[in-house]
Amino acid sequence: MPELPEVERGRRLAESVALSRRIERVRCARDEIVFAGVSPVRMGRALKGKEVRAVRRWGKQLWFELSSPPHPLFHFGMTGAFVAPATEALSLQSAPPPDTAWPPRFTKIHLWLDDGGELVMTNARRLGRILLRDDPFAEEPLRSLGFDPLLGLPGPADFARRAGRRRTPIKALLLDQGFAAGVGNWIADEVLYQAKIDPRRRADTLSEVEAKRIRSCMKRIIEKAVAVDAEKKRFPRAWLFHRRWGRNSEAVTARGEKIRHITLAGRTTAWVPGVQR
DNA sequence: CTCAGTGTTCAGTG
DNA sequence: TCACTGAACACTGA
Repeated sequence: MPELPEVERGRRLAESVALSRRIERVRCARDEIVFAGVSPVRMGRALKGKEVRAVRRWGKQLWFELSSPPHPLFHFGMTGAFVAPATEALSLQSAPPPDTAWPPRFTKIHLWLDDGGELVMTNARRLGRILLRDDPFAEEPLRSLGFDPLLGLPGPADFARRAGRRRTPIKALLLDQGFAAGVGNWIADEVLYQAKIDPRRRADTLSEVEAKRIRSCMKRIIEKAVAVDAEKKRFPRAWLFHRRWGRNSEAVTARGEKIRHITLAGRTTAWVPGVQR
C-alpha cells in the first residue's frame, strides 16, 4: 500500500489517533526483520509513558516525535499500513465492514493511548521496518533522501537542473529516493504517461520544457492522490493507474491507447508508446 | 505450483 | 569513486 499518498494517509490516521496523547501500552510482535534488531523491551521502554508531540513524514518514511528520544521511525515496505479500530463515524455507512478482527493479521506493533485510542502497524510481507532514532532527520535513512514532492518540491528551473545532471533513464531517476522521496513505481509511470515522456529517455537528454512538464505532472498527481486520501477508486478515471496492472498485452488506456509493459530499473513499467516520446 | 509485486539494499559492473 | 543494474529479501494472493 505504500507510496507517498498512502504513507500520508497513514500519517494522518496516526495523527488523529495519537497526537498529544500519551502512549500507555506497547505490544511488539516477535519479528527480528521488521524490528531490525530492536528488542520488544527496548521498543517498549522508548515509547511507554511518552507523549506524541508530532507525527511527521518525509517521502515514504514516517515517524513520531515524542516528548523525549529515541523516536520511532516507520517504513511500510510493500505491504505495511497503520490501522485503527473502526470508528462510529465510519459505521454510519450501512455497509458492514467485513474485517472486524482486532488487532488485525500481521500486526507488528500495537499501541494503546491514554484516551483509550489504539493504533497498529501491520506488515504482511515483512519488508517494512520499525526503527528507533534519536534525531531522525539527521540520521539514516532519512538523511540521504531527496526532496519530498509535497513538502519540498524544487521550483521548475531547479528541478530541471537537478534532473539534467543525471544520465540514468528518467524512470529510474524518478524511483531514486535520493532524488524524489516518496515516488514509487505507479507514480513514476503515471507521471511519465501524463507528461508524455518515454520512460527509457536518459534524464540528461530531456529538454527544459520536458523536465518542467515532469515536475508539474508529479505535483498534480501527488496532490490529487493525497487529496482523495490515497483511495484508488477516487483517482481520476483517465489515469493510467486503473489500467496498468496485470502485465497483459490487451491493456489499453481509458482513451483506447495501447499499453506496453517492460522491465526498467528492475521494475515493471507500464507505458504508452503512442503517447510517450 | 508458479510467479508477479505499491520497496530497499547491496554486490557487482563499467 | 561514481553511477547504475539486477538479485536478494519475505511472503501473499492470483
